[in-house]
Amino acid sequence: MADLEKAARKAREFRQRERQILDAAQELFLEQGEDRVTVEMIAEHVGIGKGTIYKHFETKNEIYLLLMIRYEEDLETVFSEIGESDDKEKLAREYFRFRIADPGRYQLFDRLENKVIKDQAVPELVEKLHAIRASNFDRLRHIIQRRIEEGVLEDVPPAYHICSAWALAHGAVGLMQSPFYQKLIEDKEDFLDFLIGIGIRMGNKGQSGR
Amino acid sequence: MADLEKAARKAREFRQRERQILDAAQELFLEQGEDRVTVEMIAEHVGIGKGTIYKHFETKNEIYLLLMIRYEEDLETVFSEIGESDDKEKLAREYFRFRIADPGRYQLFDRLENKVIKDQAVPELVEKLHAIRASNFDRLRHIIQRRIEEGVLEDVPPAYHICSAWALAHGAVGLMQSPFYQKLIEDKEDFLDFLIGIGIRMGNKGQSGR
Amino acid sequence: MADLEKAARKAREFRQRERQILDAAQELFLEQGEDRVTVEMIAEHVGIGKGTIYKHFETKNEIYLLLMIRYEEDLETVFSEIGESDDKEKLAREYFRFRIADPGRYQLFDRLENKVIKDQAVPELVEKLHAIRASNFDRLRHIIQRRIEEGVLEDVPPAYHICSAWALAHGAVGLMQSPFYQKLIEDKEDFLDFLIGIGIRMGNKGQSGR
Amino acid sequence: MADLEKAARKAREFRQRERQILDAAQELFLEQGEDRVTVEMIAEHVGIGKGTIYKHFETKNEIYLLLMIRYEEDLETVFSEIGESDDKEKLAREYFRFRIADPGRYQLFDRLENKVIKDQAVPELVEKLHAIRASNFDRLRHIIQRRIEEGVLEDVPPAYHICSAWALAHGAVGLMQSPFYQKLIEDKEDFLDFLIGIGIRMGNKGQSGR
DNA sequence: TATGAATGAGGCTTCATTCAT
DNA sequence: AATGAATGAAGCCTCATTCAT
Repeated sequence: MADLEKAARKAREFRQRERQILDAAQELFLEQGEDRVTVEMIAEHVGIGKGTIYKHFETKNEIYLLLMIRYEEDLETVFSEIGESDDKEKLAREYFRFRIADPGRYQLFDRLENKVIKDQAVPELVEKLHAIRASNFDRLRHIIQRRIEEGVLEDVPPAYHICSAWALAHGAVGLMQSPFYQKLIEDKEDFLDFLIGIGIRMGNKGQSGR
Repeated sequence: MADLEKAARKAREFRQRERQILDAAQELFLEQGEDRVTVEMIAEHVGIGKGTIYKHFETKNEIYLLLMIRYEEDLETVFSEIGESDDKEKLAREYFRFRIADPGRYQLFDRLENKVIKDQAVPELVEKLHAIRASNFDRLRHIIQRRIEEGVLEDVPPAYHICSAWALAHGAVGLMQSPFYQKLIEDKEDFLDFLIGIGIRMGNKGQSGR
Repeated sequence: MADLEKAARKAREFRQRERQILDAAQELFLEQGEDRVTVEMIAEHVGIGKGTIYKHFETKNEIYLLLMIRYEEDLETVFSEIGESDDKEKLAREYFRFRIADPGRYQLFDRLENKVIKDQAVPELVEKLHAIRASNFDRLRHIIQRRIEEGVLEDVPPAYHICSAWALAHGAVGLMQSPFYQKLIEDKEDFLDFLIGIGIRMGNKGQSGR
Repeated sequence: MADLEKAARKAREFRQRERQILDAAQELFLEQGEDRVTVEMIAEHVGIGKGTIYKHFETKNEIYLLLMIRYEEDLETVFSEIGESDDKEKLAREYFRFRIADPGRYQLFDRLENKVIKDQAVPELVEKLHAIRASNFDRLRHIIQRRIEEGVLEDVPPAYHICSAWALAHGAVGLMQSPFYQKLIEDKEDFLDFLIGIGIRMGNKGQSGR
């Protein structure tokens, strides 16, 4: 029936507009910082009215969270593409690549998470975000666990390996975004290779003197 | 003459009041986040009028910057206490300790720096901050350079070593502050040992396969 | 012909939908207050689209007025059921009963009338409302007039008797709705008896010292 | 000392400005209805900036409540001026006079109370309002109790007498404010006499057939 | 006729900064 | 120098109403 078709199209368009809004929001947040971007600016950037945004999202905080969840889901995709069969080195490499690929985006979401948690805003979505992250984490833990059993990695709780990698990636991003530290490094690619090298080896057996 | 004395006392009191304001501001920023702290709250916390704050500082941004500079100077003290004679291990250890000691403070200033740079606020003070940091950096570079020449550290640009350490410390702080990752680690002290171990060894010669 | 039938059915359904909307609106207004109830909420409660409501009513104010008219017509029914033959006591009793039976509803419409008059909204309907009320009033006046001539009621303009009763009923409703005054009365039924007693006697001959 | 004087003057001016704001607010609320009056309009009417209002009151709701409390305190004054020595007739008369004197004001606060209670706004002030009212009520109860003991008033709980008077006054105000009912009464003063007459006698012994 | 996405005026509130005393 | 009342720009959000399908 034509009605069904029409309804389906409407629903599709609705979801597409949602994406448009989120895209515009992310773009502006990255460009100008979330505090300088008003809901009205997002609307203008999409070419819609301010009120329309509130048909899709309850609050500005919800927009923050939906963007954060999108990012976390992108990371999920990265992990699922690697699969359990792959070696730890590739995993680490891909992980760093993903984090560092768009450091502004990474830092935006890091900032937003702190803000959103401080505001205790939209707790359901925060929970959802953490659920995705927990699932990602679990997948990683299994892989790490296996490498430990194979004697490749040092035998500490798997979380240690994961958290170290997280920390190094987090730090690398901070570096990429810091105008001060950027000036100090001439060949960015070379340095990142150096850093990723550390990241890949850092928990390997035999590296530690413990 | 009594007048001179009086003037000196006044000047001293003025500087002391300045410190009081900065202390109060930092305390409140740490507690509640800089966005939730108004200039009025700072004044109340010191027990002075709001207008008085503007006798000492031109804008709220200036307060941010002065606090950041204080932090950077504290780090300077750490480095100068170690001195050039000391070994790299102690240096790395102290550096990590300083950064991780008060992760909230570290992150506050990291956040403020991004904000202040985005606002292009008080450029003279931003410059001063970066000057101190550059001097700290230089001191480090000399130490690192010597270790490279001694064959202890891998022969890459010294900035690589410094930036890696910065990144790991930065990441460690992010970890400490993230409620999500905190839940994953049971023995925090043990993990930090593990991480600092990585930090100390990370650029040592023979570790890399390059 | 089938077409005629169909048209008739359609018309019937249309009128029924109108009633559904009004019922839903009244229910929600009573529950939550008219300011907290949006047109969208009414539509949802009926299970139709928001736009459909605007096929039936031009504005939210029109809904207000139609509900008010319905209430006034209900009162008309009460009066017409009593008829002119009945005694004044029963009339007063029934009148009070009607007003007090659903104090929330009474107050809702009282509030709405003030609002709608202040807005000078839908003047035709306001006029209609007042026409019904005038007709009710007229009927009452005849009854009262007769009682005055019979020497039962004090010989003042009939409007005095009617307005006094209106005032007491209005006040009784205010009392019923006031959380403060409600706490002061333990046996609500007993008090209402007391009050209705006053209402019934209040204009009787021989009560006044005038 | 001049400083003390100055401080006292400042404080006085501050309180005066507070009164100015409340006066302006009440005037506008009465003229246009509280919903059509914005905080900005109040500020303009006083000749100050919008923000200044928020130096004196936390929210618009607080303004509502402060006005209500003022009204309740005015009533308190009426009662305290009558004193316990006076007869019930004068008390009732003064009470009605106060209520009816400015029916718009009375109704405004009646409306505001419902609104404020529905919003559960500024509960401390609601409590304060109710405390004043309770104290007023208590004073009345003592007077009424004595009249009952003297055999002047019918022996029902004192609250019955008070609430009846409240209801009649409330109703009288409703009448005064209703354009519909106003048209029905030619000689307003005469009618009010009639109504007050009812109010004064209404609980007297021997009036009831109970 | 029914729909619901889109609109945008308008309200409340916050707070860094100014300035007269 | 110290004060704190005053300011007003700016932001978030609501919702009655419109209109294209």
